[in-house]
This record gives sequence, C-alpha cells and structure tokens, in this order.
Amino acid sequence: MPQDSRKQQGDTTRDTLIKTATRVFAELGYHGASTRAIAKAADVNQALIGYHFGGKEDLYQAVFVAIAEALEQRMTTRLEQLKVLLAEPDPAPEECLVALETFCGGLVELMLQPETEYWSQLILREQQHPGPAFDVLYERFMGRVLGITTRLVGHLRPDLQSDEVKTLVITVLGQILVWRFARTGIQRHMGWSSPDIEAIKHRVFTNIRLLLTKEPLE
Amino acid sequence: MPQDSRKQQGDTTRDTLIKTATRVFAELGYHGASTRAIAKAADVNQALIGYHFGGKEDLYQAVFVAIAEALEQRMTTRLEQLKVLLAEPDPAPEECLVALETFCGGLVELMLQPETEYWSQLILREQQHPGPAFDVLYERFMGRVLGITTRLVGHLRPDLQSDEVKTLVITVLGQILVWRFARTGIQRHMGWSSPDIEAIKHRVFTNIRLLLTKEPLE
DNA sequence: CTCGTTTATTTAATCGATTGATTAACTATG
DNA sequence: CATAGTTAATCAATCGATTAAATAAACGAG
Repeated sequence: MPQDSRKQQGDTTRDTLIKTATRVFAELGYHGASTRAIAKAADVNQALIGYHFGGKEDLYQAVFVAIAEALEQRMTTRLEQLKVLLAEPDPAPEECLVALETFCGGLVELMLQPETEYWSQLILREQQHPGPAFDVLYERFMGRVLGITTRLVGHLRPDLQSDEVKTLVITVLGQILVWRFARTGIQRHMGWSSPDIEAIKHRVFTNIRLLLTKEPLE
Repeated sequence: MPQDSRKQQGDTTRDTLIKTATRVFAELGYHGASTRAIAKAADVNQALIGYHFGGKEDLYQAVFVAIAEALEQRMTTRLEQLKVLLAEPDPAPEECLVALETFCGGLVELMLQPETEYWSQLILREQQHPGPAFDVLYERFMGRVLGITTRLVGHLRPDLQSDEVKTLVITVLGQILVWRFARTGIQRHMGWSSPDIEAIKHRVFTNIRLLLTKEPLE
C-alpha cells in the first residue's frame, strides 16, 4: 500500500471512520456506539471524529450518505434497464415479467449478502424514527425502487387501480425484504447456517408469476 | 381509582415501569434510554428500577417477557383453531385456506395496530442481535406461528418438499410483516396517513389463494 | 381499639465511570 | 515557515448503581 501523503491521509481517515462507524453503529446502536469505541475500532484518535465530521451526529449522517451511495451504485444499472423497458411504447408482458424477475433476483441477492447486514440494521433503526438520514435513503434508493416497480406492475396488471397496484407491489417486495429483516427468526425456523439463495430466488420468481400473470379470481 | 394498599403499590410501580419502559426503549434504543428518562416518564423514582427489577438490563428483559405474553395472548386463540383443524384426519383444502386466511387476517390487523408499534421496534432490534430476550419471543410466539402455518401450508401443497414449504411460508408471512417493518417507507410511497386495512387484507387473501391453490407452473 | 414494631416501598443524595466535545501542543508535508 | 492532520489531556454532563433515611401500610400484643 503506497504511503499516503499528508493531504491524502485525511481522506483515508475519513473513509476508515465511515466504514468502521457503519459496523459499530449497526452493532451497538447510535447511543451505544461511543465515539471512543468507534475511534478505537478504526485505530484512529478520538478527536479526529470532531475534526473531520464535526461531531458524532455528523459522522452518523455521513454513514447514511455512504450507504445510500452504495445502494444507489448497486441498483442503478438494474433500475436503468427497467426504465429503458418502460420507455418503449408497449412492452410485451412476458418481457416485463422477465425484467421484474431479474430485478427482484438482484434484490434477493442484495438482501442475502453479508455485507448488507449492517446497512439493513441501520436502515431499520432509522425507519422507525425517520430523520434526515432516512430522507437521504428514501430519495436515493427506496423511492426509486418503489416507483419503478410500481410502474412495471401497473403495466402488467392494468385491471388494478393505482392504490391496488401499490399495495400489490408492497406485498411482492415484502416477500423479498423479509429474508433480511426477519433473518434471525428465519434461520432458527429453517435450521440453516446460510440461506439457499437459489431456492429463495426460485420461490420468489414463481410467486411473481403467480401474482402478476394470473387474472384476478373474481 | 381506588387507592393502592401499600403492598399493591409495588405491583403498580412494576407494571407502570414495564409499560413506560416499552415505549422509551423503543423510541430511544437500549443505550439511549437512560434509567432516569424511563423513571421520569413513568413518574417514578429512578432507584425503583434497581429495587424492583435489579437493574436496567433486567427491566429490558421484563419488557420482552411482557411483549411475548401479550402476543401469546392475542394469537393463542387463533393458533388453537388451526391446531384443531390440523388434528382432523384429512381437512378439506378449502377449509384450510379459509383458516389460513382468517389467521393471516388477524396477523395483518396485529401488524397495523398502533399499539404494536413499540413491540415491533423492539423485536426488530433484538432480532438483529439475538440475546435471551429474543429466545423468549421466538419460543413463545414466532416459532409457534411459523410451525403451525408451515404444517397448514404443507397440507395444502403436498407437492412441495419440506424446505420448499418453509420457504413458501416465509414469503407468505413476509408480505404481511412488511407492512409493519417497512411502515415509514410505505407511508411515504402511498401517501397514506393511515393504511387501509381492508384493502391490505383483500390483497393478502388474494395472494394466499394465488400462491397456495394454483398448482405449480411446471 | 391503640400502641409499638415489623415490613415493604419510596425517596434524595451520592458513587465512580463514561460520555461527546474541546483545547493546546505536536508532527510532517509542501 | 505555513498548512493540514494528529495527538494526549481535560472539560462538564450524564450514565447505572447504590446507599441510608423517610414513609406508610400491616400486624401482634395488651
């Protein structure tokens, strides 16, 4: 690793602090994670949090901006693909279905990646008490995912009203998100050490087709 | 309100502390909720937490025992109904479906009740870092719900293997649970002040029938 | 019924430890 | 020497826990 020049050293410290703080905040909670614990875990002097970010609260904000950027980066390609499809005059239903499957498959993988565990913990916490950190997350990630999938499902199910489409979208996404949010309980129930991604994907794909291709029962 | 006798006063203090602590722990997190803040919110002397429970950690445990008991009480009737149905030699599929719908309908109502908000926040937190508090919750509530629904779905879908049934159950429950643990994001997306319970129920019922009555696609 | 005693509960005050923040001195790069 | 970054030390505030004193209901003896 090349030795940082003095000016680059500051950026390195910032990055290290954000990365470490993501983990410590997720593990101990905002109040439980002391600036000293974060600094020690990052192998950095405690006063540097104040120097680089201003204070603990500002570091917390910086963590969420970083999470939103990372999520944005991972999903932006897939979201663009859906946008392109929806830009067509009248996309074929089967094409929409495959695109939605691909998108949801990526979401399943994202939910099951170990590295997203800290993110989900922080997002869950923040969602319970929405502050400025949640606004960043919603605008840069959640809102975009919800928006594009709603448009896609709306095209697949023209028989449904606007609110009905939204409700359906939530349930479709819910069966994916649950694998992250209820992970501990699920593991205890299924007796898995690590979840079988392909099996989950297969189930989600099947469900999507059942929920979006079948005509309403009555 | 009748004046408490001296002996009853202790129990009253205990109950008040648990009820208040449920809210404060949920709002501020374990570390964020100081014993002084809890005591002040409960209008009780701070030292009484130590006197009645031993310490902060013990009060936290007591909160989860109370939550588990409340959840148990609310669901035990519905769970018994399912057990009775499953005890029959060969329950009719339609009967199983209706029973599952009824059960899931109750679950939807539970998820949307304002009073369960504190519970869900605490459960989510505890699930991320499972401790003894989570054990109580799983054994008395989650495990029983998962177990009984899995048996029911297994009977409805004899074409699926054991793990496939469990996976299907998780997705079915996930589309219900999501209304609670993604509540803030959902509200922002749907622009609701308060969710339309009947619409959600209708969607969940429709989904259940689509997912559990249709034969596998291939 | 009344008094003194026991018991459970409550209270204010205080303990050492830890918190986030800040300071001034220090280091190294340009 | 100027600047950006780092460091150890210290600040008042707050933390959970504990203490001894205060309060009042419960109880047995007379």
